[in-house]
Amino acid sequence: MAVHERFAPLPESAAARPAELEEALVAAWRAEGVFESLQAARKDAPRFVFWEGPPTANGKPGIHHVFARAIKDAVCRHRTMLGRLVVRKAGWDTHGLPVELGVEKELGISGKPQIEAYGVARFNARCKESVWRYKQDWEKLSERIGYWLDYADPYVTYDDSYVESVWHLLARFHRAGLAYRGKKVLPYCGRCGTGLSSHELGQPGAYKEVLDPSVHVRFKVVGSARGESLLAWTTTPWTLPSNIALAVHPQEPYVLAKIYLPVQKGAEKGSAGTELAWIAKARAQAVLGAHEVVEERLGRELAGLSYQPLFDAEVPCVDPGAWKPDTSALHKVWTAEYVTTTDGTGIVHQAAAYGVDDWEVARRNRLPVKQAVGAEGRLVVDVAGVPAGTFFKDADEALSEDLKRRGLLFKKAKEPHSYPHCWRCDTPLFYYAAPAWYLRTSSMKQRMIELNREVRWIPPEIGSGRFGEWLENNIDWNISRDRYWGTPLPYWTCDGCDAEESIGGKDELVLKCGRLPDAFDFHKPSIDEPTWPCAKCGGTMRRTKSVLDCWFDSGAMPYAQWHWPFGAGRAKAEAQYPADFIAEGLDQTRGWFYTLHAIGTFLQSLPDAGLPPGPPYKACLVNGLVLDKDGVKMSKRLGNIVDPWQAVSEHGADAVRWYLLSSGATHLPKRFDPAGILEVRRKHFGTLVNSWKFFSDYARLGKGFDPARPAPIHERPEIDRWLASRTQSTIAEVRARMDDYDLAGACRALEQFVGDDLSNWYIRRNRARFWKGEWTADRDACFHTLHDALRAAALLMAPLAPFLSEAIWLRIAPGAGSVHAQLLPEPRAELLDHELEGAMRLVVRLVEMGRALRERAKLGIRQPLRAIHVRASDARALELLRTGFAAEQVLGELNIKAIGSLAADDGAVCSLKAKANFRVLGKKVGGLMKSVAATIDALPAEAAARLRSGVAVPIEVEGRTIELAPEDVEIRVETSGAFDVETDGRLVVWLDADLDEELLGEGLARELNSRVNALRKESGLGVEDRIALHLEADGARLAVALQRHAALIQAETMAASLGALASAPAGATRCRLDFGPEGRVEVAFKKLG
RNA sequence: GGGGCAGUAGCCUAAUCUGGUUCUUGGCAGUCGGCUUAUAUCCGACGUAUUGCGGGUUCAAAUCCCGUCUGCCCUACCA
Repeated sequence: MAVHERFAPLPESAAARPAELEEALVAAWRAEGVFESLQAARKDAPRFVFWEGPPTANGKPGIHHVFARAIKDAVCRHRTMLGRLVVRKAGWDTHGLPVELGVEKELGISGKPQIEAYGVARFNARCKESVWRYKQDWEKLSERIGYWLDYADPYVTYDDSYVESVWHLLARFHRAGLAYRGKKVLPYCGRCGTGLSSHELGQPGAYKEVLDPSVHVRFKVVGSARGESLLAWTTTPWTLPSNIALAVHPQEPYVLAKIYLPVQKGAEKGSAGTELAWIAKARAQAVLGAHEVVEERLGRELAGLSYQPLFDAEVPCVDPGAWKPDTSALHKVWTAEYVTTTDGTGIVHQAAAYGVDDWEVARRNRLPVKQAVGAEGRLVVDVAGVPAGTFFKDADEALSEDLKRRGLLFKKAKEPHSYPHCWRCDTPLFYYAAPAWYLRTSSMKQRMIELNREVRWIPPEIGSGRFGEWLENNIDWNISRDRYWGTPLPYWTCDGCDAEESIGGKDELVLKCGRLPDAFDFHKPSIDEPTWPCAKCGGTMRRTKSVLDCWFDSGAMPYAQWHWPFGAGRAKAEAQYPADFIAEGLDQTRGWFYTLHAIGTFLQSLPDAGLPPGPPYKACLVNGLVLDKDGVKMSKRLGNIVDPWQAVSEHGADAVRWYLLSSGATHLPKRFDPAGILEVRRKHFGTLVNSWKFFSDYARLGKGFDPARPAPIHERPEIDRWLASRTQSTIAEVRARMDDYDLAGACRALEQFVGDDLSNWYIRRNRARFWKGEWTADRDACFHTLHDALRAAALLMAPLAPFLSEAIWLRIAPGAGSVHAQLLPEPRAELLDHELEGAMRLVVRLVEMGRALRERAKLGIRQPLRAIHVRASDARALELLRTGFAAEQVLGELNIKAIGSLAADDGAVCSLKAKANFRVLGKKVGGLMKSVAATIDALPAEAAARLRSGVAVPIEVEGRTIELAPEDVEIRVETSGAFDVETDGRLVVWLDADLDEELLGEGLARELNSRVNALRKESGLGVEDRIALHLEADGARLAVALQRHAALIQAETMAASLGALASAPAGATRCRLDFGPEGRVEVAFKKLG
């Protein structure tokens, strides 16, 4: 890596325009092949296996991709810095409907007929090409945000080798008996001749308000002496010829009511006689009006009743595939939980071919499936005088007429409701059972659930909740899509006898059909050409027309990315299996996370697959969606999309990454607020940049400093040993959090270390040591201490903020290579000092209280005070505060001359008060809690003191004596108000606020220093510039102060000389400072040299 | 329709699993003050919350239970 002068300053723009520094690093990393050589160096190291989920490159990357990539990058970099080889192979998801739709739009065509007319070969060629439209965007953005990925050798799901591996997997499923042909009920467009995905159904305008028939129909019960019928309701009369059953709710009450049969127009109601009909009790009033109930039964008691079909047409049955139909189950009443009584009659007509719920009822009860309307949306047989070929919507009227003539139509009306239409051609859709291939994943359900228990989910509730429940309700996986651009299913079927064969690779295909043409391609249409004679019947084996669900493609990546199990791919895949870690968005739970899990679980069961036991991935970190700053989902329509490029170029990738990783819980929806990034930049990165500036400025001046020769730790002052200890604790904490995938926790620990400890305490308190006087051991010590802290910060931050950490690292260890190639330091136990850290926490508390006291007393920090008094209720705290270190820190920070007194709290200054500890006492006294608490509240201070010293105290409550143990109460300290006291409950602090002339004078001198220094700065003087200072006081006390503290003033203002105003040279900066009631000081100074 | 997650000040957020008294934590933005020639931060003081709403369990509910409303996510789409 680029070699800088040791301790070189960061570029001026590092804080204001971080993008400049980052872009330079991106270029340097690329030019020097840092990632590649790091990977080469780790070649033989133990692996940490990471799998990259493939994005589709036919859309631009968004800010949520930056989020997921920041997570993945941070974890991978961390593991690399632990010495592991982390293979980071890029991948592209290239198949699927969204790609096809994009191309259709581009070509200005729509629907399958038009694609066929355009030519499938040309169409697929366009698809293949279109996938790479945004490849550059992805690669550039990834590089820019520091997401290291091997883009030179990505896996691409349309590659022949990838497809061949997928074929192998699909053939294994088939040969294991886990792939079968069935039907799937899906929304279908008769005109386009294709099923629509739910995604297409979600297109705007798909659902339209239409007026549909609403008919009540009577189904006559077979073998009823009383002439009963079942009253059913439907809005799709065209499905009635395909009726196979009626469904009732098992727990719902139904009534047998007397109804008047329909009459011809003009005839008197009831003249056609009456009949008995079943209807849900809850619907009887609404449907029948006034009626007479003959009998009442629960739904499940109706189950099994047989009825006469409405039409006698010979309606063809289709093979459902998923079950063997039982014809004796036909035309009976079955129960189904989904039946409601909010509308209709509570008796639902079942046409399995045209409804998903109906299909489910048929599957459970092994019903045959009748299908009177075919794929084109037209009747396939003559029904009741309606000729075959009639469009389904047009059959409604004619069929209703027929039923009316035969007296089976009880009621007819038109009802408005929303109905789906094809978003391309506006044709009303119908639900249709289309042929499909399934994987019998439900047979592996138990195994999948067991393996899922071994997955470390972050957060855990995704694994047990969303994902676990999805597995519990697992249904077979429909893997076929009636489209063009996808992995072709490697399943051939015989057009004569229905035999099936699966093909697990190119060689197998060649064996079957002889030589393949030179220009052969593993996609449609050329893949549909090879055929061969059926071994059983001599018919022709042809490939199933469909292509594969592209989710299978992505779930196959652990194997297919290496061309497993062919050739060298076998070993490569085994070396990268299982994954130690994957991470994607929550929306992948039922997508990639599931498909990986399902395919992996299946392969486990194959003895010859050679894969180790256990789940395919061991840890899965899930991130939530990224919303806009108001919590609204980002969408083009609302125009609230955050452009990742804009955010990154404005704030820098480090700040964007840090913001995304550190704010809120990873898995919850995240609001993306630019103000938050700005805060991260200012507080964290700004502070770090400034800390480096401070260190580098002085380290380059301090010629005596050599980081290779550290000052022995025990010879350094306590404040240094404290920061050294904090450095080590931070190393330990950040490592532990990163190991545990708690990226936000690691960020927090680093923010605290850099912002609070390193910068705002250590540097601030020790500034003078860095520049004052000769090169001494003490001066050497502070450089080493700060150097080591900054070095650790750079290393620890590297996985999270790869740029700034690199920039600092290259200046702290020139020639050592990239920070990302380093090993993370181990915490050094010999530098840890818990006592010192504890003492410092107490110091901080005391200082805070001291400042509060000063505030109230209106005593600015520049006014020295005589003494501070401390009482501590905890012996351990007292001991820590007695160290010279603690005293020195408190006094220095608060500008106080001495510790006036430091003693155990005797309750004399503040009164002790006991408060009930509800958590403990509640269990003991239960219902008496309220009175017990009141009694404790009223306890005298003397009793509280006894309790605090560990003695039990009996109390009387409602006639009962209760022995109060020390752990039953909390002792608090309350201020009495005699003089101003501050307490946090454990420490009591007050100030000696008496000021004498001496203190007042010093205060004035310090005030003057501050004002003069402000003037120096205003007039553009540098820190090291020396001045000639001339002063004249107007005010007695001021005059004395100037005289007495002349040396201090000279030292603090870098004044080489101090003289009277009268002797000020020409051209000196002059100013009159107002000290209120104390008077004024005339100042003149001039830069020397 | 089914399943899940969430609702705490003007805004964000902790505490919710495992109930406790912590007059609800921290931050942002606001006002006032302090420290500091590292100008990036930092420190102190000052509001505003019947913890979405309504019930219940309990000595005790932000927390557990029931209902309800709102938002989001996933999934399905109804005779």
